[in-house]
Amino acid sequence: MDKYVKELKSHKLKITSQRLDILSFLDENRVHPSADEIYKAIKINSPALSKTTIYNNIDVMVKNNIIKAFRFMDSNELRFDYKTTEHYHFICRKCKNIYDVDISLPYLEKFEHYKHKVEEFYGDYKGVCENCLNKKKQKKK
Amino acid sequence: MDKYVKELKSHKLKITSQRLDILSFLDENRVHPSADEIYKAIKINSPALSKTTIYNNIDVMVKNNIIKAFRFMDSNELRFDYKTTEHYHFICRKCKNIYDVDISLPYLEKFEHYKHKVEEFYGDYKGVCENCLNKKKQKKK
DNA sequence: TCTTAAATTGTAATTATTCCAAAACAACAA
DNA sequence: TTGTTGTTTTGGAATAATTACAATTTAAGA
Ligand SMILES: [Mn+2]
Ligand SMILES: [Mn+2]
Ligand SMILES: [Zn+2]
Ligand SMILES: [Zn+2]
Repeated sequence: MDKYVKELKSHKLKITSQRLDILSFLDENRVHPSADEIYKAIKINSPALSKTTIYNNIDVMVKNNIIKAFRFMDSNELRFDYKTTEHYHFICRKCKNIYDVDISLPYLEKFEHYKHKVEEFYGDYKGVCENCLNKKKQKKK
Repeated sequence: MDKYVKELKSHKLKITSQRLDILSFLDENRVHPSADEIYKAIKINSPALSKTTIYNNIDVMVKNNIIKAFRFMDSNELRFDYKTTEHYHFICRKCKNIYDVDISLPYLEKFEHYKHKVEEFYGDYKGVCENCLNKKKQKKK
């Protein structure tokens, strides 16, 4: 059985082509797309698709922890991620690519001397990516 | 000379009552308000105020590093901070209060083995604050 | 196959923010 | 102190992202 079908069933969500499309798009295109980008990409092969369906499903999938939502400090649109395990993001201010950052930091322990109960941490980095740095170097030559 | 006047002058920005109002509001109300909250608060005593003025000035002040802008992972509105030195935020999911987190974490060093050049880091915490935790305890009694 | 609750759709509404052009104003110089 | 000029303010309109809603369709179990 298809892994997306399995995933949806395990959360007692109905199997619809729209949901399968969203999941496979996110899985196969790890670019952290926005709702609109997901919509446009899927609509090509399924012209009847409604944007509300994208929002509805994104919503229910985030709530069921099937996908992850995040946004950057200065961006006004939510982005989505097939990868739900703990990781952070690095965005390049030149090419705008978003890279996964797979480091685990001692956020929660460091926070201990505060009396609040920490449940979630969110973090992201900004800078210039390796590719863009190299391009710059080559130009200088 | 007033400290807000001095601050604006040091960035060669014109002194206007709107700018002084925004600065003193942010300085005296460290609640990390949104643009709309700033607008509503100042409008009480200056009814002619336009929301565009708030956005314009917020913008120019952020660019001049006089104030800081940030947003939470799940919130759709930008929030503003009079405090511009490095710090992070903790938001309580019960009372929605936003607390400053004054710890310095080794974000940049840890990131070194990536080849990207990190210029900025943004992070926030979510959980239940001390006050809300105590309220819960008292109820149980 | 029948039933029904859940999902999808299109449109309208809302929210946050940006754009724009006219009027008002702060700062500097005469 | 007044005049000039470039900046700021204003209100209204435009845009972008998201949410609300009601009618229609559909997945899945009996
Ligand atoms: Mn990711
Ligand atoms: Mn703060
Ligand atoms: Zn890049
Ligand atoms: Zn609280």
